Formats: sequence, structure tokens, C-alpha cells
Amino acid sequence: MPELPEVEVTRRSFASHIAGAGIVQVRMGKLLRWPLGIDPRQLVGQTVVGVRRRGKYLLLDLSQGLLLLHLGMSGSLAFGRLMAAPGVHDHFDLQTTQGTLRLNDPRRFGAVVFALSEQDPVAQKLLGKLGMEPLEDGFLLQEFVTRLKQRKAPIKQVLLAGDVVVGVGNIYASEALFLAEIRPTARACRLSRVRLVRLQAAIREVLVRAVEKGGSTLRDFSNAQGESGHFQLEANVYGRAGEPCRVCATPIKAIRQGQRSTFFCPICQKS
DNA sequence: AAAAGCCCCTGGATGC
DNA sequence: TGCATCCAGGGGCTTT
Repeated sequence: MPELPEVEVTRRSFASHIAGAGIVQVRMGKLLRWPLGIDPRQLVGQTVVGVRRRGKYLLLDLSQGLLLLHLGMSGSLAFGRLMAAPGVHDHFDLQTTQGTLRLNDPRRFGAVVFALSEQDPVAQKLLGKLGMEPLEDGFLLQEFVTRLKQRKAPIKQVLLAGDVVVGVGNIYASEALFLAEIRPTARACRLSRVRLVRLQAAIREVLVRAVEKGGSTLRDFSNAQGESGHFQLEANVYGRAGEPCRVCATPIKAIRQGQRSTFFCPICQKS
């Protein structure tokens, strides 16, 4: 479900509410992707200092250590003072003095992991190979070009890998490549500098726009206040197989790349 | 080092 | 109505 825009929208929807809160109780449901890595009782009494994002991870800074949260494919967070009894897919509750943060994740590809610091090997295993943040000043054109020049794989799959630039998932990879007029199957190293300049701008553009629209709600995404996103309504290619391209009216094509679907316009994205 | 496949898991849509 | 099949927003791990 959640790519960078959904994770960022989620972060903004509860960060200010939870900042400064004391942890009162922690409830674990079914096992997520990994174990928490600490006895939940050791979190009680700690303070949630703030919430940051790195790629698709949310980092809850605690007075001692941090929690790394990942929403996987089907995860979403809810934050509120009044929480219903946990449902079958509510696998983590962080009850604080300012409200409860709850992770709902039917497929359980998500995770909540404790680490003592970002340098902790536990954290580094997850964060260590992440690429540049696309919405920050550190999204450097020269590094973007240099890194892509050494990759022979299709550009779509290099974007998804997240080791050059983070946060671009299956929806926004297709959307960014459409804006940049680049065919998803093109080998990264074969793209000219001019086209990579366009791609970098397109990635920024589509992610910024998606955050503004509250993310994409395909099936069930909502932010921590329960609000849906609306970016899916202005997708140019994702999920639009057979429908007319908004630019040239040619039917949008769907293909498979690395067991994920990819959408593109065969005319606007010639190569 | 990079690329390609395999999984983890549940639920909804589709087809017979 | 029942059952099989396919597909889904991610990404770590293993094998080439």
C-alpha cells in the first residue's frame, strides 16, 4: 500500500499529537515481519520525542532508542484517544498519555522494530542501503545520474529497488516515468543525461503532488486520522490499462516487470 | 557488484 | 453457493 507519500501523510497526521507523550502500555498482536526485539515492558515509561521518516520507514524517536515502523503492503496507522477493542488485524498498540497509536496490517508484511540508535546494527540492516531522499536537498542530480549510469536493469526496477532513490513504489514509479516520457523497460544506463534530469524532476513532482493530495487510496489506505487520499483520481497510467492516455488517447499498456505490474503509454513513452 | 526469483500473508475479484 | 485461481501499494534474502 504505502509508498513515500502515504507514509509521509501518515507521519504528518499524528506526529504533533504524539510528540512528548509518555508510553503507558504496549500491546503486541500476531507476529509481524520481525519480532520487536525488546521486551515491550521496557518501553513503558519512555517518552516519544518525535516522528521522522526515512524512505518508507517511520522512525519514532524515544527517550532511549527508537522504533522503526514499516507499513509493508497493507499496513496503516490510527491515532486517537478513544480506541475500539483491537480487531484481528490490529497487531500493535502503543498506548501513550496523549492517545494510542495502532498498527493495522492484514498481510503482516509490516514491522515494528526497536533499536538503540540509528547506528545500531538492527537499524542499519534496514536503513543502511537506502538511497537519497527525493524530497530533500540531498537528492543530488550528479549522484542520481552517476548511480543510474552503472545499472543495466530496466529503469522501473532500479527505481523500485530503493538504493538510488527511496520511497518510489509501484504506483509512483509508473507515474514518474510517464511524466518524464521514459519507457519503463529502458535500461537505466542507456538513458541520456537530459532524460535523467527530466526523471529526477518528475519523481519530485509526482511525490510532492501525491503528498498534497493525501496519498493514494486504492483500497483501504487512510492516514492516522482515518482520512483517505485522493491522488489515485489523477493517476495518468497506474491502474489504467486499456484506458485512453490523457495526453494522446492511446490505450495505456500493462506489462509485468519482476512480478509487479507496470503501466505506460506506448506513444508518449517511446523509449 | 548487480540482477533475478522467491517468499512472507490475507483478502478481494473473477471465473467455472 | 462453492471452490480454484490470480492479483495486490514491499522488500529482505538467496541464488545466479
